[in-house]
Amino acid sequence: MTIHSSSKGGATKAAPPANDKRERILAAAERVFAEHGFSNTRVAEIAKVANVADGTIYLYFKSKDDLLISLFESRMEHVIALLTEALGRATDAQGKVMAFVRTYLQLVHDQPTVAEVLTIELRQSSKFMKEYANPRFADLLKMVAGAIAEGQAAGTLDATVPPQHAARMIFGIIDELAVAWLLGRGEKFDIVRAADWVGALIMRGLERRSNE
Amino acid sequence: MTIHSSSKGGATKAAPPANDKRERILAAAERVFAEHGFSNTRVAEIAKVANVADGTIYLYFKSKDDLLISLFESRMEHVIALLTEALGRATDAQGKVMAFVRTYLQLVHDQPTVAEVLTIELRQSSKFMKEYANPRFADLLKMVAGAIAEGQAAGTLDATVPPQHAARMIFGIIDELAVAWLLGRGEKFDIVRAADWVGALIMRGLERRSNE
Amino acid sequence: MTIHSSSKGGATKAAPPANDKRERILAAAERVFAEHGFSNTRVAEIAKVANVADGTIYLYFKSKDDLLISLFESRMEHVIALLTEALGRATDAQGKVMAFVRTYLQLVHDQPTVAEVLTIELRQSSKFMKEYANPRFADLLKMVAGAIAEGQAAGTLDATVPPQHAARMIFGIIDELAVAWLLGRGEKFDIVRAADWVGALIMRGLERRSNE
Amino acid sequence: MTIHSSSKGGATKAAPPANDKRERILAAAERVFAEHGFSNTRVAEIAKVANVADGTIYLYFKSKDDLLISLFESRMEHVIALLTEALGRATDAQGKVMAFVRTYLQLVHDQPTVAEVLTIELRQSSKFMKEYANPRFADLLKMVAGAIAEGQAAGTLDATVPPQHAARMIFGIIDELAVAWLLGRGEKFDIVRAADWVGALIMRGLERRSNE
DNA sequence: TATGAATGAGCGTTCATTCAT
DNA sequence: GATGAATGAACGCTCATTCAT
Repeated sequence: MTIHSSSKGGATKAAPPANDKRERILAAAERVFAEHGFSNTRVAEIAKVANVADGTIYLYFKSKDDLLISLFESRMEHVIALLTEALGRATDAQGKVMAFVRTYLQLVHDQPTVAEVLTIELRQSSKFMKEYANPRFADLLKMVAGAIAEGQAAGTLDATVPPQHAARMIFGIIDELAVAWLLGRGEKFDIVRAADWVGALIMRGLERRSNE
Repeated sequence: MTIHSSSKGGATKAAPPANDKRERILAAAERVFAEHGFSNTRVAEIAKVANVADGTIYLYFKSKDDLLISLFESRMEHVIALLTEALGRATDAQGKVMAFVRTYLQLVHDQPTVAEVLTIELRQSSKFMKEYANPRFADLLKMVAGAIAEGQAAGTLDATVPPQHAARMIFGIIDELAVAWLLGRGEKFDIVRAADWVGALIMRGLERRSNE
Repeated sequence: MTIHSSSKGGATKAAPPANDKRERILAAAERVFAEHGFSNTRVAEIAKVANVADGTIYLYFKSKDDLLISLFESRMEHVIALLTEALGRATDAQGKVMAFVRTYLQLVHDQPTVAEVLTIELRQSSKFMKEYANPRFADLLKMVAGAIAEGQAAGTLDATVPPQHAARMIFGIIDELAVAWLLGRGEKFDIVRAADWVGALIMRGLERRSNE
Repeated sequence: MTIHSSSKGGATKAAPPANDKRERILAAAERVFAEHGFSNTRVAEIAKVANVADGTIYLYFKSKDDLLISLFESRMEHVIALLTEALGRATDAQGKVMAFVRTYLQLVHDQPTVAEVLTIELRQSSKFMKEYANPRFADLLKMVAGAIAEGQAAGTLDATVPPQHAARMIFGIIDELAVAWLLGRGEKFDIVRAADWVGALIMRGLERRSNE
């Protein structure tokens, strides 16, 4: 399975659509932020990569910060859509949690630049992290927490850990795996298969069962 | 239990504190980085807080980046010492893993500025993240991985997940909890007690056992 | 008495107002320059106020500077016409000088935006002040200087001061009054009546006559 | 008579005093503003002329605007001191007014760059003109208005024109003469002798006395 | 003619780092 | 060692002007 960047579906092959420039700038920003990090990125370089004049960026975005936030919005929207869809296909709580894990890791694998921006570079704008990003990340967490709460209510999942904190911990796991994989440039391990490790850890735990 | 900042402990009095300035600068940097973040911190402000001239900082550190790295080294040394000691007191593998988790979270609780710098602000220096930090974090991971490997060898821990990856995942959990707690300014939950959640999750798993 | 903006009076009707746009742009420029000053005015804002596209302005004017100069020309033409007419109605030299003063101050009163542009904002374009404006202002001065020279020749005016310098000084007086009145938003004094002060000052002088 | 720039009187010939740089920057700003006007002057050029790094300017002045205002303050202080002294030496109201006129015009003659900045370039910063300059210019006007009021009270000066407006008109005269002289690069007439014209105009008036 | 999206040169300001004292 | 005034490269953003449609 592979997750495609898609978007803009079957556009009429004709003229470059209205938001051609805007999307080109976002794509350039994604690439350059991923490579150099937010604060080491010059607006001028994004413009160059997007094949656009410096000033043009300011026709579509209010500031460099706004560009970062817009990029986040744009990519996150896609991520959330994918995850929502994946959870929707699962039938029980456990399946939903694992669907989240698998889809997320698959996405990191398929779109490493997006992942790099979302998991690493965005954190370089503290303003962003502290004032803006949380609500969006919160949405992700709620998806997982919701599934866990469901499972706990249905009695299929252990209720020791409050759902939202369990979700947070699970997110910590996959985020850490993503960072490790990205910083290791994908050479250290197979992040898609890592989903199985996550499954083993969070579902059955590390402790050995005598009767297993 | 509380972890003390200690260090400097029973220094032989008199001793001309040659490193007085150096430590003052590190302490100032810790405080200011934690408050404003790395890239929003001006070297001049660190100097002011340290009660030292701007230029003096460059007598002890090669650059702003070097100051960050030195701060990391200094604080990490302490963290590693504490963790090593804690693991030493544990008798079995499971105990060691939990000792790591508990001690780490306790440390976040007791020294939030240190934790903030180590878990959040350091990541704003991509140079740091990508080129430097890993080896040190790797030491932390090895401590946990070692304990897990031990347990797996002894047959007390499940061997599904390779030790180093299990360690990484566990670190992800506590790191995420730390970030959440720090960004929530400690008001959202009790991070010391969160160790129990971690224990429940990683030892027994989320899945409910019929015979439990 | 009131001076009307008029101009362009009974244009042959029908005539496709080719210069509709041009005049709209000039009017917009007058208004915006008067409000924000020349260098704080964006061409884009003039376009907006004129209800015209940015680029359209460049179909009628070579540059922002040219727009300013054209505005000056256009308004000055009107001012000169009014003053010429007023001087024409006067019979003697003294009457002409006073007609100039009264008409000028009345004009400031009736068309403050025009006055603001002519007396204040134009001075923000040094290129304008130094390279262009003089010839036009010179025309104004010549009107007054001519009347004074006449009076001196006729023996009704004192010949101590060379006509062109006397004219300059008189212009300085009314210009200063105009500036003061405009910056004070017309609330400080009655600029129309100020003509009497000017009359008193330049005709009889400050010094008290024993037999007056 | 000549007015000297003086200041800093008999400084010990030793080391360049503390405010060496600040004064050098002000002098450079005076020169460059006079030559190109405020908004056409680049901060970098002032720095170059002052033989100072760009950033140094910001050690002494908060912004380019602040530099302009500081320059105004600095030069105006001197101007006011000179005028105050001159008025002090006069014995009667008429003498004071004429002392003001003569000293002011002499100053324009002796320090044309200062005059150019004060009378022409400062007006290019509308913020300056509208929000700041008035109070200072008001001080100048008050000096003259005070003298006139005195004379009116003593019965030696005609009381037709309210003192503050008479002062304004007189200021308009000398300001206009200054501008004309400066823009004409001093080649058109002798501005020092122009004081006599002013005297003739404002004291005795233009009108011819039969018994003169 | 008219449009307005696009351009890109230009500039004020910041701040890590240096160095004369 | 210690100082802090001085440096100057670097960069985000603006806005007059152009030009494809």
